[in-house]
Amino acid sequence: MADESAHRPASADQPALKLEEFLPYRLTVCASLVSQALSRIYCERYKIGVSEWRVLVTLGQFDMMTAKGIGVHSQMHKTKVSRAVAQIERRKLLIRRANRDDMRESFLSLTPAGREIYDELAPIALDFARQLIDTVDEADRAALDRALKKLAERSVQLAPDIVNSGGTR
Amino acid sequence: MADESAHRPASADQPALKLEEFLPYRLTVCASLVSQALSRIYCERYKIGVSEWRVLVTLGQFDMMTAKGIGVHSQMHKTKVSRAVAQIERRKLLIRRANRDDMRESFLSLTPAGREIYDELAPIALDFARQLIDTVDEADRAALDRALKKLAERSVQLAPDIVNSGGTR
DNA sequence: TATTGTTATACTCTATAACTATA
DNA sequence: TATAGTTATAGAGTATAACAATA
Repeated sequence: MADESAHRPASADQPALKLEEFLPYRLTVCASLVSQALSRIYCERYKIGVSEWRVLVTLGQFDMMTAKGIGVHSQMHKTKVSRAVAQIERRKLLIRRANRDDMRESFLSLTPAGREIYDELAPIALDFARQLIDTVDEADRAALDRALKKLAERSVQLAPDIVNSGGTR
Repeated sequence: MADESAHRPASADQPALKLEEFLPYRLTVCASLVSQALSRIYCERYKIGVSEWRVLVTLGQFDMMTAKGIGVHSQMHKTKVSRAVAQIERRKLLIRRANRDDMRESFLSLTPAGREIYDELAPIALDFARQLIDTVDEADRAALDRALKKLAERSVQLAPDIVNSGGTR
C-alpha cells in the first residue's frame, strides 16, 4: 500500500528499473569503453579492425590453425574470419599451407612480418589489460573473473539459440 | 634464459597473450551475449531496437525529459536519440511538449500507450537482470559492481578522447 | 550429403558534417 | 557565437544465402 508514485506502481517487491544500474546496460557501456580504448592502440598504429586483431592474436597464440579453428577460438562467424584472413594475407602477415589430408581447409600461420607485428603488439595489449585490471581492487579480481563466466553462461541458457558472435560476427 | 619457445620469446615477467583470458575480449563477448539475450525479449515482442529501448526506459524512469537529457543519461549521441525518439513518436508512444522558456528543445514524455508498454516491459527486464545476477555468487556481486565502475573509468583515462557512446551511438 | 571456405547481396548501423531554429 | 535538434550521406559492419571444392 506504499506506492512510490501514481503512475509507476513499482510493486513492493519489485525495485524500479534504473538504466544506470541495469546490468546489461552497464556491461555494454563498460565493454564498449574498454574496446574503444584498446582499438585506439591497434587501429591507429596498424590499421586493422577487431576481426583482424583477433586473427592475429589467435595465430600468435597457436602458431598454426585453420580458419574454422580461428572462428571457434575467437567467436567469429566463418565469413568474418574469411575476410579478415584475406585482408591480413594481402598484407603478407600470414601464409596458407594446404592440408594434404583435407584439401578443403588450409593451415594458416603468421609470416615473419606478421610475427613481428604480433610481438610488438602483444606486450602493448597485455600492458593495456594490466593497467585496466590494476585499478580493480585485488580482492575483487577473482570475483570479476567468476562473474563474467557466469553471466555469459547464463545468457546462453536464457536465450539458447543466440549466436555467440562475440560482438563481431 | 628460460624461453618457453623459440618464436614466442614471452619474457619471464610478461605472461603470454591468450585471447580467452584477455579482459577486453571477455568483456565484449559477455556483454554481447547478455545484450543479445535481452534484446530477444524486447525486439521480438515490441519491434524496437536498443536505442528505442533506452529512450523508453529513460522516459519511464524520469517521466519528462529533453532529448539532450536522454542522450546524457543513456549515453547516446544526439542523432541517435533524435531518430529513436522520432520512431517512438510515430508509434504514438511518446509526446513532445514545447518548452516556452527555450523553444529549441521540447519536453518528452510517454503517452498512456507508451507507459503501458513500459509497465509491461520493465518487470520483465528486471526479472531478466535478476536471473543473471542470481547466478553470480552473492559474495561476488559487490565486487562485480565495483569492477565495472573502475574499468569504465580507467578506459576513459587511458584514451581520454573516446566518445562514451555506450555501444550505441 | 555434409563440411570448409569464399563470394554476393541486401540491410542496418555508424560517424560526421551540414543545416534550422532558437538563444 | 553557441546550443538543441534534425537531416543527409558516405562508409563500415551485419546477416543470409548461395556457391565451389572437397570429404
